[in-house]
Amino acid sequence: MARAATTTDAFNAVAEPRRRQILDLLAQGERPVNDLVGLLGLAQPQVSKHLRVLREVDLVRVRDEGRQRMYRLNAEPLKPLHDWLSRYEASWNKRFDLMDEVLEELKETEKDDDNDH
Amino acid sequence: MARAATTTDAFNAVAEPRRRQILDLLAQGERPVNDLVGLLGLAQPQVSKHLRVLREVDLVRVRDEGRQRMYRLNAEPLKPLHDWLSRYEASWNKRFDLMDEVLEELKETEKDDDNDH
DNA sequence: TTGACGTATTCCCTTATGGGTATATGATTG
DNA sequence: CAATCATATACCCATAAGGGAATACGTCAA
Repeated sequence: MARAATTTDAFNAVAEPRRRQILDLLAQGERPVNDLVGLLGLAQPQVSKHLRVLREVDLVRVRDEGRQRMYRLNAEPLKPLHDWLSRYEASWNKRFDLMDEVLEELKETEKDDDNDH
Repeated sequence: MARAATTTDAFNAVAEPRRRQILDLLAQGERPVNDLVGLLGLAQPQVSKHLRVLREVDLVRVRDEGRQRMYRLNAEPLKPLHDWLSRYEASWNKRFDLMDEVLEELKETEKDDDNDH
């Protein structure tokens, strides 16, 4: 098997920095494709392709407005990611880190004088 | 160019479900590779390969213990992801009321120095 | 209608994935 | 030393990525 498709889920879709940029821009409000093209400094086809991926995982929604297509953010699919990450939040808190170090030291000490079995 | 390497950053590393599982397991404590092999139901080489990726983005640390290698979690590289996602938290909490005002302001500011139309 | 504009799709190309399988490396025991 | 356990690496393969460039499609203006 190859790597999972970028359209598999929000995790994969958002792994691409350009797509994160797009979401960041759309967080400020609806925008047509050409706006994004200008702001991202990318060629139009690549932007459209990124938008397609985001659409497929429902991170953006489209609305036709004349010959333009207005894209807007739909952040809901990001919630699962946030939830998953929140479970690790304690790990990077200082109190936890302190404890971690203590445990590490204990382990090291143990290794030194516990060479019997 | 092809897709960014899985070892580029935590975003890419964590896009793979198996690697998320591994982190979840290691969150409960240090474990040798064979433990993970059993728990994941994966072949040993694939587990080692996933662990290599996680090591390269510093999401896990290793410690030699006899002929075993004890892997442990280092969640810190996940913090940036969590931070990025937190900016969107309001979106799925339906708490647009407060945020809307900020967004409107941003839009106005942008209109001034942006050369659209 | 024609033509310009805004956007999407297609094709080419290089690169790397992740699983499977075989084998190499390292440490421990006898 | 050899044999064995624990883990890492090397290969092969099918798949798809993301950028570049060309082109197709849909809408609006004249």
